[in-house]
Amino acid sequence: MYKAATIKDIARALDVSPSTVSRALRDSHEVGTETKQKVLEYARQINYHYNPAALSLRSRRSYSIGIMVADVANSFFSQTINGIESIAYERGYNVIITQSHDSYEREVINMEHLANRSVDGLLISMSAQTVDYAHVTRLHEQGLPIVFFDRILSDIDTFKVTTDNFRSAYNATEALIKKGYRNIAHLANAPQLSITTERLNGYKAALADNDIPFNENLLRHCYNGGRDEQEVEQAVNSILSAADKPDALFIASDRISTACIRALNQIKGADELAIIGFSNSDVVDLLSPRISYIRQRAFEMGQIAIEMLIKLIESKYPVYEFETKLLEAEVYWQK
Amino acid sequence: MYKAATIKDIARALDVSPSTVSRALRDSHEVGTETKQKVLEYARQINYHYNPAALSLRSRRSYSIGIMVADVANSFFSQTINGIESIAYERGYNVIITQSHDSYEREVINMEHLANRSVDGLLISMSAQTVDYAHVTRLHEQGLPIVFFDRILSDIDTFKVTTDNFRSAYNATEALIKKGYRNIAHLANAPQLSITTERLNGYKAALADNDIPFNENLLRHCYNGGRDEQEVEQAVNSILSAADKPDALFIASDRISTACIRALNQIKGADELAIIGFSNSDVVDLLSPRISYIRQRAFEMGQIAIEMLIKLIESKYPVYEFETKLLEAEVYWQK
DNA sequence: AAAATTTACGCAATCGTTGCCGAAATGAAT
DNA sequence: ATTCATTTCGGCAACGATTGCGTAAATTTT
Repeated sequence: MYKAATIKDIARALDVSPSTVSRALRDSHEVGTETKQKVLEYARQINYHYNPAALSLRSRRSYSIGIMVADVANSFFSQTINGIESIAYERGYNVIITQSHDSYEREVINMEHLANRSVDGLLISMSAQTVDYAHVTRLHEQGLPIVFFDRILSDIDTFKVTTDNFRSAYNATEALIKKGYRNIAHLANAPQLSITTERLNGYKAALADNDIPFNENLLRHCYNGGRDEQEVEQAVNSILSAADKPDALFIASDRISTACIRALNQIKGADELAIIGFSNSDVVDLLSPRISYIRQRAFEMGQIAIEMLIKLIESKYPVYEFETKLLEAEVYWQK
Repeated sequence: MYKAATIKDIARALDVSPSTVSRALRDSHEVGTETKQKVLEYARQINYHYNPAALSLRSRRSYSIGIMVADVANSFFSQTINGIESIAYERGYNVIITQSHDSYEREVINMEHLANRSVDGLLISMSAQTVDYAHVTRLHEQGLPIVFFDRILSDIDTFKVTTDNFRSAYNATEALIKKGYRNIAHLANAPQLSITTERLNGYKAALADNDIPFNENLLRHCYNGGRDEQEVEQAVNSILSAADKPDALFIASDRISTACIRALNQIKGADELAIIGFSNSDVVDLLSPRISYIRQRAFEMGQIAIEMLIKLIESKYPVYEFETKLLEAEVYWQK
């Protein structure tokens, strides 16, 4: 079996002490220029790499961070992950990705797992099912650095980054109104998610500002975040067969959008329905029926989140001033 | 800052030696039943978890494995990852995911990174760009356990699992022939990939068995695996404007399929074209124009791959007998 | 009852790295 | 020439867990 070179190997070969080698490798001023050169040269030559386990044991740092998303298969999340990795690797951090699949149990288990694996910090987007935050609160109170992105938790005081969901929903709804639609239905996500409330409020505000009364019959929540296709199908059916049939539809998430489209394919006479939905899918423009979509700046959100987390982790003193950053989303109209 | 409980803490509290605690936790027969109970009870009580860094340093094992895929955003890969994780976590392994984005440079960098981070083994699906395998060979020769899945490397002797690409391509092509199509074009992936050759050969074999001569003009390679949409668009255009215009199209990958569909949306009069493509996308049935698709057993492939890897890692003696497992794919016809 | 064996535990070394303390050696200041 | 500061380096100990070896005491065997 292969055995990696260690500091001791270098020390022996160059007849200096391990301490000196260590210092030379970290470019300490406490070692002579000549010695430093010698060490660096030899280390390069034998392809030395530090042992992360030893470093981690010694420094009580793992140089790895944990990510908790609903699903890597979701385009929005895979794009955020790309953003996170782009920064993390260059800053020397390792990334461990876990998926909740929107299940509360898996979220709890995975977070425990990550914390026990001693990550230096956590990047979290909450699961759709979660209503009890105790597991997050506990880790937060133990001092584990946590940053929320996308689906945030307002109760916990830390850095957060998410889309300006209120404004995005407001803009999308208002644009529909300006185009002449009046009966605008809203397919919302699970009610406990921050993004759900924000988007719903934006929708309501746009209606109100344009003197359209909010109609409870035109609102449906998808409690499983679109995972349960039957649920979405039922919602779509019931909303379309309502007395005041909608002429437009505003959908709150990627997954619900596709589930909705699938449902609409079974229904005839829904062609004149204007649809706009949140989506970061890279094939959304190829779906039929065609829908307009709101695209979040997912990659950037990931980058901002990881930078916030690294700031927290590497801060010498406890941080008490936190920021919640909102990103603008872009709307793409079809047809 | 939070400080986790250690074996020493338990030893002190219970007035036994750390050795005894360690042995009790590992359920060694060398410690008395009573003591063992006491230790287990107390450990549970103070929520003891072993320190992975210490364990890793001591045992020269990291209990983490690295995954190398082109893209987590790709449905096929995200499904494989789900399969991998389902087994890995339950066997006590951590999973580190890296993406090559089909770039050779990133593949090399990421593999180095993983190896240096001292993973216990690697699960690899090759990047489309890679023609030089030296980086893989080197790690393999150093004794790092490696398992290939999907895009395998025949030159390296180890466990492999992939779809029966030859048979899948053969079946798809033959079905098209049976449906009456004669001019079947093939949009192939990057030529250096194992899956490309296998699928191409299956396509050719089906043609030959049905007395249809292979027509070079109906074959196009996408050297960037569909990443470069322009390249795919050009391929589609040139293939459709050929003298012997195809009546059917067999597409070799997910990404190329969607890029092709996007290209076809710009072209009129391609409606009568029968299309079948490899795809594990969960919205492929909603795309327009509608295509038939070959779905690989991605989740299962991930499970098999990780099990092979764990077998390699945990084997007490060097393994010299390797297996290459082929999975059947399923075809879904549209319309 | 003496000898042999088993049981149950402690000691100390080890994995690779680094912080801390101190010791030479050199140079500068008096 | 003596004192003092600085530079450059080595040695020790520790991070947390495991394990081979040693050894009392308890138990069994003869």
